[in-house]
Amino acid sequence: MKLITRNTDYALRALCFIAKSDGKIIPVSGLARELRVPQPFLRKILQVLSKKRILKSLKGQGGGFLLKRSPVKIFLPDIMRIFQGKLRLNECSLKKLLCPEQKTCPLRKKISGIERYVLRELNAISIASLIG
Amino acid sequence: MKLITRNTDYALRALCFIAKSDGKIIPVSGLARELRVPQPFLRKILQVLSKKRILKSLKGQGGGFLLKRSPVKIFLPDIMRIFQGKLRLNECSLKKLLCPEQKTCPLRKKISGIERYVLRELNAISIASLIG
DNA sequence: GACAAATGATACAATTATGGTATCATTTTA
DNA sequence: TAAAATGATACCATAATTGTATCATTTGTC
Ligand code: FES
Ligand code: FES
Repeated sequence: MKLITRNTDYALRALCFIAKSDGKIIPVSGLARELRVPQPFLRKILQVLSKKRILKSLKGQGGGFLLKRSPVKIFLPDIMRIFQGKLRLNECSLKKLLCPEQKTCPLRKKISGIERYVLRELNAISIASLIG
Repeated sequence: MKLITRNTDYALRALCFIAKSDGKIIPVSGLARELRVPQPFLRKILQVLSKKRILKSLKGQGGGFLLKRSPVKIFLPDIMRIFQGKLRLNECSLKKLLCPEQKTCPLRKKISGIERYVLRELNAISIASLIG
């Protein structure tokens, strides 16, 4: 029942660190040392963030990553969606059989209330708010 | 990011069905047909519920399962814990390294607020409330 | 220009969690 | 005694997660 998987977590920490570095170009090597996280894995994560336009990357010697968006505009669900797919707490496990009870199912109703709350809260968490 | 896994879901539906059957002894065979769920898997699930004192079982011909506790006293987290372990949304993925930031980590703080809310809501959901 | 240090792209591997089967033993009733 | 049920347990399959490995490309520096 993890809300946040490891790769999202690494990504968040990396983003926080980069955000705190005030525009300096951060190479994976340094970041991995800093966060004590396996470097090749972290590298893959940063490459994804780069492709998703969260980070900007600079190749070549002296290169690395920096933020492409202001930390006030990067929200937790943005990152979670990248690494964990759609943010749904509430799918019927019979969906393949087209569960006819989906609309009326009392369990779904209750959980979807929870889901709305969780998403609202997550949406309020930005990278900026984490380093504030 | 599933809140409820398949086995929990099956278990809940089984419990609801049994609860609605008003004391009748329900064999797995019938239940599996009714819920359209693989019978051996459902059987394993019911056996666990039985061992955990949620269901009572009767062996032999004409046997099956019935509730051991009133449906007003069976809550969603009871079942979730059985099949999904501890209900924590909020573990640091560095726990093995004894992340020194656990206490002060702003992400943990924010998520633990969400966690408390979710648990409170889940605790309000009983089998009775699902069949009401 | 050669070299070193970085990312891009991508394929592969390991581990864990989840979902599910199979089987044999035991109990109970008809 | 046979049939219908659960108890216990071992096993298997699939998918998701967490990584590793490698080669190609870019870029700054000597
Ligand atoms: S059982 Fe399908 S939505 Fe509740
Ligand atoms: S990084 Fe370990 S608790 Fe936040």
